[in-house]
Amino acid sequence: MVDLTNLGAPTISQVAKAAGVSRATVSRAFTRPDMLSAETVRRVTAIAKKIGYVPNHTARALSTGRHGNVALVVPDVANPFFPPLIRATQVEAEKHDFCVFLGNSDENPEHEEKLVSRFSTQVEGFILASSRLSDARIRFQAARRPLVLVNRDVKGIPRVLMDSGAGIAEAVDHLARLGHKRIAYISGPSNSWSNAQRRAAIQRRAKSRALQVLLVPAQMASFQSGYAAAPAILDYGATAAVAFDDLMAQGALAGLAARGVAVPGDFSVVGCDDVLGAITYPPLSSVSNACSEAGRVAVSLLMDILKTRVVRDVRIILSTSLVIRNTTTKVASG
Amino acid sequence: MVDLTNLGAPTISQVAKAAGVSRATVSRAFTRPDMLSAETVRRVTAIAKKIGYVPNHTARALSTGRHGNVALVVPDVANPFFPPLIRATQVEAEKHDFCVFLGNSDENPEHEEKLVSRFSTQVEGFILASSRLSDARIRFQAARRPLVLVNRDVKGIPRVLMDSGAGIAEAVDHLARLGHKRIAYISGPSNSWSNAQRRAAIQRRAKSRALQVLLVPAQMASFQSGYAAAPAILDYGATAAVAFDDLMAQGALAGLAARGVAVPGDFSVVGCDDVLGAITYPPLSSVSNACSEAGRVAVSLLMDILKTRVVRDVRIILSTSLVIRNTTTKVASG
DNA sequence: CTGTTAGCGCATTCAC
DNA sequence: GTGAATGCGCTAACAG
Repeated sequence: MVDLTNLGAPTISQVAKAAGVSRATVSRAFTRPDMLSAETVRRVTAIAKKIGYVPNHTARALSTGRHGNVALVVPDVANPFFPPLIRATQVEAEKHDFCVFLGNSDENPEHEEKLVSRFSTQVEGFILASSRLSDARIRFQAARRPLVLVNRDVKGIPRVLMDSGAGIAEAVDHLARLGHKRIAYISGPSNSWSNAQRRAAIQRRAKSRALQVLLVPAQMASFQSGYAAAPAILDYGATAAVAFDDLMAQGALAGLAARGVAVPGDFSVVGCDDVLGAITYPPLSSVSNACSEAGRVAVSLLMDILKTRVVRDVRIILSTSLVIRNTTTKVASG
Repeated sequence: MVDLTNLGAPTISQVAKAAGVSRATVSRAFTRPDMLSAETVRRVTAIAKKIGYVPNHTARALSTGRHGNVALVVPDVANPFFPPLIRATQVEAEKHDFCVFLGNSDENPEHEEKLVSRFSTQVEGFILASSRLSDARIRFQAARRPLVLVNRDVKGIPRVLMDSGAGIAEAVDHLARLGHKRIAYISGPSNSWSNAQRRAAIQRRAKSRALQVLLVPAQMASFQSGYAAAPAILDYGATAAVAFDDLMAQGALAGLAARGVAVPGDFSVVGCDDVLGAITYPPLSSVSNACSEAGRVAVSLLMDILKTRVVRDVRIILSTSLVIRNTTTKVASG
């Protein structure tokens, strides 16, 4: 049973007194050491350290308007797609000496906007990953605070997009070469930009390679949805499937196995995002994305806006490619 | 190309002027409406809404010392163990109208402490999950700010522990019943509390059931480490293995398969944490944990400290149990 | 180079 | 019930 009454951290004034200088000097020792004599800086910081003084971020923020925080909002932390992005954002932000608030919108637009409002007074900018907000709401928020989008394409708002197109096309080519004639696309969330893009890419390429493609709809990007897609795919007579993401691909793998279909023996599966590929057996062929890079780029875009105070209509495309592992082989003869 | 010069949000003064009241009244309308006449509150809030006024979190924090933020630090966001914990923390914090900072320590004690210092001036409390800090450093930090531990047992610091013991014992019993005589434990990080606890539980139970157990060391809890453990396990002549976590179990699965050992045909595998079990094929038997609950409990513990200003030596144990799926069967006869 | 003076936006004593 | 004053801890002109 410990008393917590004395939680007051040492302030700038205490350091100033102990060092026999003014508070401004202490402040400068931490923010503009170049304005002080080396000796003064040394002495002040030494005393600060001894006392255990740490600049108070809140006070600094109130005074400068800069909090040194950014907010990252994702639809679902638990979706394996996001952790690498979260981590990269975190690491990159730290390089710029920024902290990151994390928000989980639960795929819910209202909730997402509530989070944004809640964060807005304590961050200098936002990164919205796979935002579920409407274009209008995104524009509205972007007018209030610097805002960068990941995997969401709104004109005028800085955005970094992972172009699955290239990787998807590769995947279709790969399947065509292996002799597959009928393939399926296991869709992701209908309001997802990535899904629209992937679906379009697969249809386009399938057409040019004269492949038949079945579109299997799904509500959510979950293992369950992938599992549930198996029957429709088999009924259609497809011999290969591309899933919206690795999670669904895993689900499909399980759904197929449950119906006695061997992968890659009888059927080929390709995932997307390449977040699970290396940790499953058999290792999943997948269209790699650039999640970490997206996080890094998004942060630097944001930092750039913060620095220049100007937001440009940038649209950065990160390319993808197919990673061939063991879930894709030649179509079973017969 | 948009100019961002006018980012200044409306302040309490503007509302006061527009409403023809003092700033104190506006402040009260938001924090202590009971002190004002209903009519005044109505009028002030109406005007505030019209102007688009939102109380400035930073200024409020500086004035009151309460920021309404908590920090959550985990060793590795990408480890599937943590996302459910992160999400639960987030959700629970939100219920109390708190925002959460997320920190990723990269399993590095120095980095972890750096994060803590960096956050310390803008949060009211910390939740450290699977902290890599020394007991001494944890105590030091806990003396400065309210601090709750998850899966780390330091006397005097409020902590919530997932007792894998019960589930591990179940797993050993289960394997013993299936006829296994020699089993292996694929260790996790040596400085992990959970690992120590799991290893101890398995040794204890194995002894009482007269099973031989091989301890396979590992540096990190990764797929690779699990994969690399396979040869040693096979050489030892074990017919089953329990892994420190699901990720390593997956790795072991792959490592075994690569050497032509079928699971569950020739060998049984049990994971821990049950985060991957339902999304793999074959579905992994695993010792379930209570990550989400841990997150919830940790937050409420923290809120309790914040409210009462008193920290008690609480030690909450969350139990676990074995979830039997398809990677465990009778020992191959012969 | 360093000290002095003024706020940043808000909550909170006191008075009235 | 409401207003006037004060300070949270710090940075940013402005002097010297």
